Amino acid sequence: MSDSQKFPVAAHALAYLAHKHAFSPDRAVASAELAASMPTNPVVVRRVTAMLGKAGLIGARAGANGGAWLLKPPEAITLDVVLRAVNGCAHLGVAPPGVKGCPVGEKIPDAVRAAITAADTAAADRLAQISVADLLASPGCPAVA
Amino acid sequence: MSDSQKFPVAAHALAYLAHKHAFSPDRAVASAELAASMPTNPVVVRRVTAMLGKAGLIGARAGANGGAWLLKPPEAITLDVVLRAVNGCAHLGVAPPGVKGCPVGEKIPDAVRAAITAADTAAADRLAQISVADLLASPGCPAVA
DNA sequence: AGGAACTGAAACTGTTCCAATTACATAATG
DNA sequence: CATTATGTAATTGGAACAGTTTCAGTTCCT
Repeated sequence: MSDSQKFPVAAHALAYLAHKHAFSPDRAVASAELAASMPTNPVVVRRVTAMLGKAGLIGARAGANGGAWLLKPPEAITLDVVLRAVNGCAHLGVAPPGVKGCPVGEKIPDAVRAAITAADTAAADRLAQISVADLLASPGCPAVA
Repeated sequence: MSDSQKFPVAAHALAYLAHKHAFSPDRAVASAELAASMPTNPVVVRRVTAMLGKAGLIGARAGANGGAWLLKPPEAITLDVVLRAVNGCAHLGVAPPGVKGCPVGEKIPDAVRAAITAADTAAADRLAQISVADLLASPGCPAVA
């Protein structure tokens, strides 16, 4: 992990569903339509929506007139939850294990790891202040400015 | 970019130099010694130290008894500067370009990009509160806790 | 002067990760 | 029952990266 596009795709898909008012199965949006608005491949979208579904953010139904819809109001879906749903994180790399026996080589990696975790947490905290509804309210939205 | 180990390697190297009190050319530490404490390859270390050198954080001298040393006190080197020096960033992915002509497909990517940038900035701000000196002062250091 | 130690840079290799594609089983609609 | 769509698996091609090797240039020591 992780130069992945999962998070942007997930955020875009959720915002698109919100814009289409897909709040119930009868307003489901097919993965092909979501993919067309990125643009990307329908299978890529389904890989992401499957994860969002497991996280309880969206529902999906197979078959004719099927597709995905939101299970929560857009204001209630914050982007840190989306990031965790797709297993993403603000990856700055993984601290090397260090050398056993060397007091410096052992303790520094722990400190570096802690610093990376702190940065990761700060990014998640910032994303927690932004909801899917905010993404639609651009431009000039104070929450994403 | 960027599942890179550059940032952890850079942070480890700087902390190691600080621990060795390598503050002048006559106390230079060879890339082989730095690499041995990670552990990793000397060339990998040199690729990173070259970037740190261009950023003005360290000096390096070739030849016998050569190596790298710090140009600034450890307390004056914050980790956000280190991250920028190695061209790293808290990458959450790149927002897809969107589809022209579709008002939704065009505006959502901008909003997603803005959200990613906000998270990136928050991570950098957090790293700015941690110095190389803090990495050595572990454990229980409030700046990295 | 000559040898040893070291950086810096380039080229190459093997691995890993990812987007995209293809294919197929399953499920729901009409 | 045909159509539409999800979900999953396998495969392909490309990009990024760590590690290695090699070489030229630099500096120290004897």
